[in-house]
Amino acid sequence: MNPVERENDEAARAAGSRLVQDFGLLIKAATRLEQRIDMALRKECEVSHTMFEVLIRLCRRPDEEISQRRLADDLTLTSSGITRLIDRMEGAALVRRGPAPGDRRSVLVEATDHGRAVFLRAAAVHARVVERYFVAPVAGADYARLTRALGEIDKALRDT
Amino acid sequence: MNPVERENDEAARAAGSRLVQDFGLLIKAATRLEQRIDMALRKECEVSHTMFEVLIRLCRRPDEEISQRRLADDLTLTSSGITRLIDRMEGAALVRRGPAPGDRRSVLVEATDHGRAVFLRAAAVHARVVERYFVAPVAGADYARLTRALGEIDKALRDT
DNA sequence: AGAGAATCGTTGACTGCTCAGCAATTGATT
DNA sequence: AATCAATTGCTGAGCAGTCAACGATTCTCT
Repeated sequence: MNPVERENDEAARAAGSRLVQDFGLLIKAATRLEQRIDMALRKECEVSHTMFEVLIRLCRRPDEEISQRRLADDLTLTSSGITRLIDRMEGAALVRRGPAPGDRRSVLVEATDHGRAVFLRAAAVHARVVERYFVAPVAGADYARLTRALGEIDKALRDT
Repeated sequence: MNPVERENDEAARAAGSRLVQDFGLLIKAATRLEQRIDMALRKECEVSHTMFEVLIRLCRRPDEEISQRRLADDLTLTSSGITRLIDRMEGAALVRRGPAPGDRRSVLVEATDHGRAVFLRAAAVHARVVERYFVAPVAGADYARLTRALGEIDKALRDT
């Protein structure tokens, strides 16, 4: 076997490895799942999945003050990404910007009444899709382990 | 409680629900993981994660004929997305386009020697990151269950 | 108190994708 | 065999994000 044949062989082995397959599965499943949710939300509620994630945080505790910085960190977006996202959401009257008492650099974001109403409808759609493609396919006993494993992964990623 | 207060309350409950949290975790973990891999690959090998996914498929069985269509389906991209991705990869000499014997609409893609060499280096980086943030955080017994669960989710998504 | 470093949000230029529409080729129906 | 439908890849326009640079504000240190 000449050098390039050996390299091809090595490459084929690497490409077929267990780890590569498994990891690909995680990414693919998550991507497809998100596309599914996104399509459903856009079609039925005229919000993107990203906007929905913002609304979750704004509706969870209506009294809590949430800055753009906080949202950016939560959604793993850059600050400029958040600026533009909130621009669009403000344009759609889902959300309102306001000054942060005690720090004039910061901008606070809160849901409008309309935003909360949309969120409520969107949450129903979300629940339906998640139930069908995330909860149902996983056997009951495995569900708890799955979320625990994901929590561990997330923790490892945050810690470093 | 007036109607808008009740709505706020309902929204808060929906936003804090178990399902919403769990699902958010899946998406977030997958997103962060992919960003991690992508950064490492770009920095150390000058390929994006998406390009790496293409190379996996081209190197797995070097004799197998792989069309752009096939790649698009595999990576859940549109045909135009693949066109542009392969454009860039061809520009970087990672990949070569060729005619498909037996169907003149179709375009076959194959890895160049350089593409395979890059893939080999990239696979090492990939393995390192995956090991650290995907395998290690999940207790041994749970790993098998995790990938099985992901397989089920992926299956449910493909079937409909 | 004042200077320098750090943080927050915004903007311009870019990237990597999607969507809609296209031409070329192939498949199906009659 | 002729037509109509479906598939394949490509292109222009648009969208949602990034990165780099900036001004405004706040924090830190002496």
